[in-house]
Amino acid sequence: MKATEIRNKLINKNLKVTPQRVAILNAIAKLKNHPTAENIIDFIKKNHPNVATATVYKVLDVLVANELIKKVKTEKDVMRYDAIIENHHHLYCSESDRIEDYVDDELNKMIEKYFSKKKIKDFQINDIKLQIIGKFNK
Amino acid sequence: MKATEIRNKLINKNLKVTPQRVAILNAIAKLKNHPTAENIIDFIKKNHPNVATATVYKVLDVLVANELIKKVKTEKDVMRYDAIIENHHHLYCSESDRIEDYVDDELNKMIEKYFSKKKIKDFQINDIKLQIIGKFNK
DNA sequence: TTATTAAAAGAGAATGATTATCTTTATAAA
DNA sequence: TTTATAAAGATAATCATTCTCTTTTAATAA
Repeated sequence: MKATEIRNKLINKNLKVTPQRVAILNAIAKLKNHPTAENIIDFIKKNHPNVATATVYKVLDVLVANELIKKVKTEKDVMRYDAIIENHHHLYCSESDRIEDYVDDELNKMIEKYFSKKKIKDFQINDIKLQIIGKFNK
Repeated sequence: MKATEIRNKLINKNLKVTPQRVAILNAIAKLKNHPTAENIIDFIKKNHPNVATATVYKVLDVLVANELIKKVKTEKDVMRYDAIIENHHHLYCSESDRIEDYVDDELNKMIEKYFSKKKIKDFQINDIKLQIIGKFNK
């Protein structure tokens, strides 16, 4: 992801462009497998040794609040972050910590169609995410 | 849930039947809305004031490991527990902490059928859970 | 370009959920 | 009833995350 692209993302959300925010957005884009805050902190500190841990958490919160990244729910007790904002699902490995994105428009359409007919009592749906649990072959 | 029913669940898993385990399984069954460990601890301590906090965590781990209950993660960073083990999905409220189970066999069949035809590359599916995010009307 | 100001970052302590450790107790089987 | 072993109790430790307070910086306008 280009620096200007990242800058524009921040500007579009009326967020101040700071080196820390740019570095963190960059880190999340580079780090695969939905990094934890710790992964991001480690990565950042390689090139920016004097970035405070609390800053990373604060920036992550801001980015989530502004929908530039997402928090991912897992069974484990640490939060993980996802660079991709477009609608997608997750593949979870039951044997490792690996998480991958899964994009499937046909599936989305099928589910959307299903719930356009079948309403859930007393509940309005905004979004549906699939947690697909299984095993990677490689 | 009857005491003998709970006892049998434990015995079937080759787990020792202890008053603490019975009480905790009972608590999770009684407490609605997917209690946190703290909710369970509070509930337990009303009737069993001398149960240690660590014991509750240990028992919860054992129950999860033996698939008598499930761990659920939310946007917040505390784990929550679910008494129901049969296949179901979750309704998350985007405005509150409310979580409800959603059981829908027709949906399960549709998804199963879909993925029996459409394979995910390099991935074997074991289970699929839907996170249905939205708002409760009441 | 510089001054201004609100927002952001830095630093490190505090918090709080969860885990670990070690001792005591209780369950299940002989 | 005894015994072996797993579980519970008690409390300290851990560690991810948040808080507080101070300093710095980005964005705006003179």
